[in-house]
Amino acid sequence: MIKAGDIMIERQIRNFDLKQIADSGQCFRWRQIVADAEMVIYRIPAFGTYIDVMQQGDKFTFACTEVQWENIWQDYFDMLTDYNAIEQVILDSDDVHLQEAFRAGNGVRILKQDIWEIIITFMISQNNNIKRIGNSVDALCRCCGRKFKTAGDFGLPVEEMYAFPKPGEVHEDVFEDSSMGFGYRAPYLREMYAYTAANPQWIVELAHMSYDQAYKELISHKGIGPKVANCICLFGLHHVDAFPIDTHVKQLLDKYYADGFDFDRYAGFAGIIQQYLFYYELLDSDK
DNA sequence: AGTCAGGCTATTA
DNA sequence: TAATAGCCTGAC
Repeated sequence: MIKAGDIMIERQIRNFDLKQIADSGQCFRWRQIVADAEMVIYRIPAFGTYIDVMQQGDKFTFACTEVQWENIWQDYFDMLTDYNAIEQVILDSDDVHLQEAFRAGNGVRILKQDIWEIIITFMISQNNNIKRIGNSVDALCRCCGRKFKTAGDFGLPVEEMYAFPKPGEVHEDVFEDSSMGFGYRAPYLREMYAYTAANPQWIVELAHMSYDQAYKELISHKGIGPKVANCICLFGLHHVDAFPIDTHVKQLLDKYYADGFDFDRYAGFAGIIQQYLFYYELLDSDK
């Protein structure tokens, strides 16, 4: 399947699983394009481009060059965070439910996604379901995103893809188009696109702020409340101490941590713990 | 058919 | 400050 001469990065990686990350609710554009008993390939759009990744157990093949790996993708997949150390904290704790969640979803990681895409995507996510969020994000990209073609990695057929639309790339009337499925969020999105097109530096400044500063800045914008701001901090700014509490996390905290959740024990990386719990809760609710 | 979704804004008291 | 009505709409 892999053609001789293709440029690939091969790695053996613990605590990393493509399907688990795809199902962990932090990314809405990953697509499984091949799957059989022993391997999967995901097509992953990000930063106006994409990467194809093949997984066989704990062996991964990334369809990119060494330079691309070091400059873009190893950071995107959060390879520089020590998940083995987090695993050790979980195993050493007396939190049986968390240990169960980790056993089921130890391959979940907090991606370092593009901040702009995360801001818009999680504004769309409020009071919304995962299916509808994906539909809206796809519609937005297809409508306004720059079109490009895949390179035929792994011998796969070439196809067209769409980048996530940057500020200035979306026309006003898109926010009047009900086929986008934005619903009542459309005015919030329009305002965010207009503001950022006029003030692009605010995103740069946001990226340099502390968690507390960034949180306060984010909730000052219409359409961003506490939960969405925490998601943006966690998934877009990699403030891994951010702990978004949505309806599912609220339910699981009530169910399994009625006496209170020990945030202090996980200070500095509570958001990663939240993600294990969230993933496991959604896995459970599917059955 | 009704409920709910990875909540937020605006309005009340 | 705290509580809550109302909101687009598709998926189940």
